[in-house]
Amino acid sequence: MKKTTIQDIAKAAGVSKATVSRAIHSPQLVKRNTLNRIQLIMESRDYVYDAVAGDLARKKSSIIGLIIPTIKNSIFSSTVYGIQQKAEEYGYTTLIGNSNYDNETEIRLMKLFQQRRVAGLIVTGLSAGSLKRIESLVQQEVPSVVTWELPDTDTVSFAGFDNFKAAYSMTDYLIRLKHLRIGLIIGPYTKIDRARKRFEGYLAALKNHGIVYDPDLIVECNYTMIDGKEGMHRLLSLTESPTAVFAVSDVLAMGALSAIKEKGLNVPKDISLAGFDDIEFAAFLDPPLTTVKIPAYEMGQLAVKALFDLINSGSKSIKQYRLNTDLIIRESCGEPEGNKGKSIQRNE
Amino acid sequence: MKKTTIQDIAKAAGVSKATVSRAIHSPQLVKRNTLNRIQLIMESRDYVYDAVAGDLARKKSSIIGLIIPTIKNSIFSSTVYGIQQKAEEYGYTTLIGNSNYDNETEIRLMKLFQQRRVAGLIVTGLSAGSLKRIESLVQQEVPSVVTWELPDTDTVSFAGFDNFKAAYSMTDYLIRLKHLRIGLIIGPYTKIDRARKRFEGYLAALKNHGIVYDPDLIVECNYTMIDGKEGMHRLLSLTESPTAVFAVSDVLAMGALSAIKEKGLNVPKDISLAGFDDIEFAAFLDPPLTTVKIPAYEMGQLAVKALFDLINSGSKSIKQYRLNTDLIIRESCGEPEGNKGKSIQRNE
DNA sequence: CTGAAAGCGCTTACAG
DNA sequence: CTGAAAGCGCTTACAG
Repeated sequence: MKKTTIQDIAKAAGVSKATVSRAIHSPQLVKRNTLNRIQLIMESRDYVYDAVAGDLARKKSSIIGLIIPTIKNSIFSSTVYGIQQKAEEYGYTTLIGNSNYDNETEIRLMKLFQQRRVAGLIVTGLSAGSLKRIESLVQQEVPSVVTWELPDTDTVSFAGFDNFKAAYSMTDYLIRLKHLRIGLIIGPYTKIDRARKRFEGYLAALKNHGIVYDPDLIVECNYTMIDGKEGMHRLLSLTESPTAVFAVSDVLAMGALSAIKEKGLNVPKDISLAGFDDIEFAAFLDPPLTTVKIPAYEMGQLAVKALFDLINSGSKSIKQYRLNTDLIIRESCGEPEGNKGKSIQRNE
Repeated sequence: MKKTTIQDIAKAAGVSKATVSRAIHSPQLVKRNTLNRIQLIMESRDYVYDAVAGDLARKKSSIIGLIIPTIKNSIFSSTVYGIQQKAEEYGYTTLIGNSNYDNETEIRLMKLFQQRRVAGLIVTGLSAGSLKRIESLVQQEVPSVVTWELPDTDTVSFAGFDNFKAAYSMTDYLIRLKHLRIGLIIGPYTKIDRARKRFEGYLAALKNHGIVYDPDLIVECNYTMIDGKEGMHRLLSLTESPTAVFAVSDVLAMGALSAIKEKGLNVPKDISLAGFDDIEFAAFLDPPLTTVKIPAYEMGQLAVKALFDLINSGSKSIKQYRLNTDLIIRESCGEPEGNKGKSIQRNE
């Protein structure tokens, strides 16, 4: 059975396609009587509007494309959720692609979404080189906004936060707690800009406090719990192991925590542990995890706002939202046993 | 600047639109020379294929619609991931909608996706009444498959598991451990079919072992950690509190665990705790959580397979995949203190 | 191997 | 308030 089209409805109602189209989109332009008749017929024939044809004719789309590293990390789910909620308010749906932190995949997805003629694109975090691609997309009139970062340019819109500062503040907090040997379990910062910024934040905090950087204290790995666990085991087996560990993702922190417990150590008595993201489970860990709260949901919402500003202004109105992160102090960090009371060495 | 179309390319290459179209989709049909020329021109003009127009002309789509309860629960992320991975193999992208366990929203999304002319629809879990809607969609020639359930009909395709059996087996396990008072923290089983099936599984296990059902032991709540925590506190404050609690979602179990620890109790010494789903963190909890493993990822993959069977057969070939769940025994369950050695009462 | 033509299902400026 | 017509960017059977 062929699908019912606007043409069929028009014929049955004795009007033109144009009138049916108006009945659908601008009912107030149609005479009451005609309108009723058309609506009745649409009902009875189970007419389903063809948004694909409509989009083509109108030369616009009501789909936005979204590229995230992976849907499996719950912190991104919050951003996705924020995006979907907001987009829905505008009557838009979301096409989601996972880049898996892979550059090629990211490029492929961008092209794919461009082919689908999405109304706009939101990219959650950039791989190396993505920024240039985003800029070229914007030039090709694909409104695009970046989130989870603060791209250093005034030509692209974004809703992000300062990864450097966020990592700096947590490291600084640990140092003020008198930790001198602070381990770092972090994602692939050689590949991911965002992770690199955090790494630099950690470095800068050490430096500002006159603490020398020890490469042995750094574990670079992927973002899974098992990675966090293995990383922590590695740090714990150092001859001079850290008194505090900053796991730059709550997922990594959870893995790290289980490694610490396996060793029979206590958090924070024997070792302090800090996370990053503040996902749901952080507050439910034992002990509750001190972490950096990322406004993932709000970022998603603002990214959509920035996107629609772009869309509605013909890519003229660049919006740049810089969101704050918060240090969430819970119970997983304390002063190091040996250093209690001792004051740390500084440069200045 | 107007977008470059197939028409522009054709003119520049001195061929017809048809030939350009062939150069894109069936290059082997085009003479080597012509092909090269066309490709060069497409490159130099940054031609981007318009998939929307293509879909309309071809009367097919390469987007599948996916409806899930919420992207915020990580267990669904796995299914989404499985779906996306598999769909991608077929060259399809995924439009995702969250129903938030709400019937109206689910209906709205189905209609929306139908308007977008998706090639097919995957519904992760049904609300009450959805089954009928799915059946009617299939009749309207929207290939649709259900996942996370085993709809009781031979007219719809699905890739699911037996929620009743899964809950039964965990309850049975706890009873064999000699627990007589088993608390249940469960999602809104009055609204969600899936949850109701699990509730019935719990009930059936009790009954088969001759244990009387005590409504005080049941906590119905939403699927968040805080709900799990509050639920556990409620159970713990009962005059005759349970010796084991089955939280029918690992997320609820994690909340429950933190409540138990707050009370200064030990798992499994003082109380046993079991979960459901086996999401990533279950193995990393302290103690590692005994739970029911749901093959979320595989289900997603098979759902896509079933969907493409449907699509390619013109909705003729119904596929019904029944997946197994596994009891994952870790360390959060043991025999109840008081009942050690005592044998439980049975009917038969 | 290639082209002309009809068509996919809708929209919209124009005219009445 | 309504219709005729051109158009959105592609595809595909048909003919050569």
